[in-house]
Amino acid sequence: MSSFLPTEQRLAITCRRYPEFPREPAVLVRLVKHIHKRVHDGANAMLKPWGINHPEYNILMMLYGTEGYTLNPSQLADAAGEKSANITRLTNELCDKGLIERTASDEDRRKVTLTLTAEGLAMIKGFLPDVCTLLDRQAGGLQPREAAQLERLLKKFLDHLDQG
Amino acid sequence: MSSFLPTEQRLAITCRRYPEFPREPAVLVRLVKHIHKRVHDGANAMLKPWGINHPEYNILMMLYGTEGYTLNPSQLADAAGEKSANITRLTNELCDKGLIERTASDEDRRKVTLTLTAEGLAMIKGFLPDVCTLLDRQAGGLQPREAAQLERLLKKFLDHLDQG
DNA sequence: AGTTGATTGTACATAAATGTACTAAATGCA
DNA sequence: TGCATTTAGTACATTTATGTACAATCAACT
Repeated sequence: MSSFLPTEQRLAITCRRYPEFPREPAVLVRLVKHIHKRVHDGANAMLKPWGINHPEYNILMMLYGTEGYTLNPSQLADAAGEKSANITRLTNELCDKGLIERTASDEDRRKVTLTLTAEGLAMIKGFLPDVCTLLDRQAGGLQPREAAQLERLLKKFLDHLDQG
Repeated sequence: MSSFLPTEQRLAITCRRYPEFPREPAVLVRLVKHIHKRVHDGANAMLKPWGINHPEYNILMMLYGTEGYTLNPSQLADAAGEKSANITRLTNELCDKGLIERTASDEDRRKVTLTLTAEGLAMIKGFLPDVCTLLDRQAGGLQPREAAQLERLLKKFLDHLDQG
């Protein structure tokens, strides 16, 4: 039995009570919400032994995925989908843990450079096997063709959200 | 230009540095995250004039989508995807605003019944047109066939997350 | 009846996220 | 140059979410 059934039944009642209610968009939005929650919780549980949480993991991985392991706070905010005020707090914590380093930029003295430290890189290499296992398991229900199709449709969805 | 491109480039670099990294699952997870964020923010902006936020909206709509406009806190937590401690706080606020009502259950005196009030129902009827417009706009980039396919794939994704 | 174990909901402390206001520095232009 | 405007980043207050511990109730069994 799917965990989504109750939600779907409630949507059916909603549509009966308010016939203009657009069922399909509502279903998609709620599915995204449910999936996001499970993925987020699963990631947090997996990362707990490493002493970091999902947002912190995202920041580390954004730096790992960048040439030179370096980004500004504003780039990070954009990349990790966090508000800039949030980045300050998160990067402070990561600095305290010695995983990233904060230095002033030379070219533009308003800017700050955040760089992965050797310890940060070591931690990433430590948890990456677990991350790979988790990701493979999370998306394991989909055939390669289905996954590719899902990627295409989600991108189309997102593109339209960006415009509108 | 898609807002997802930088993320995709970072994933490419990550895969180069750590070849076992499962690109496709990671792309899917990050797409879900991005979409969720935009949907959530959009909903909050739309609801602001009504004096409620997205989680509160979800709770109201769960009740609206139930026969008798009534649920227990635990059912609500499950339905709205919130932790039960969170439900207490949210429903307290909604009670204070007079949108829902909290009464003790007769059959099981541990339980509490949360019911939509007339004012709550009136507010829902007030914002539903805006909600419909927003939902239609958010999912407007997809053809009906694409939306149905996306629904199918997301459900498969979620089902597998529930099992594993 | 009495005891045990599970469930329901809440209070309280803690953590995480956001909004707002502000400083410092860069940019554009008269 | 001098001044307004824009941008980057952070500090602080507020809002929102989570974890933990607890009291009340129920259900099952002796």
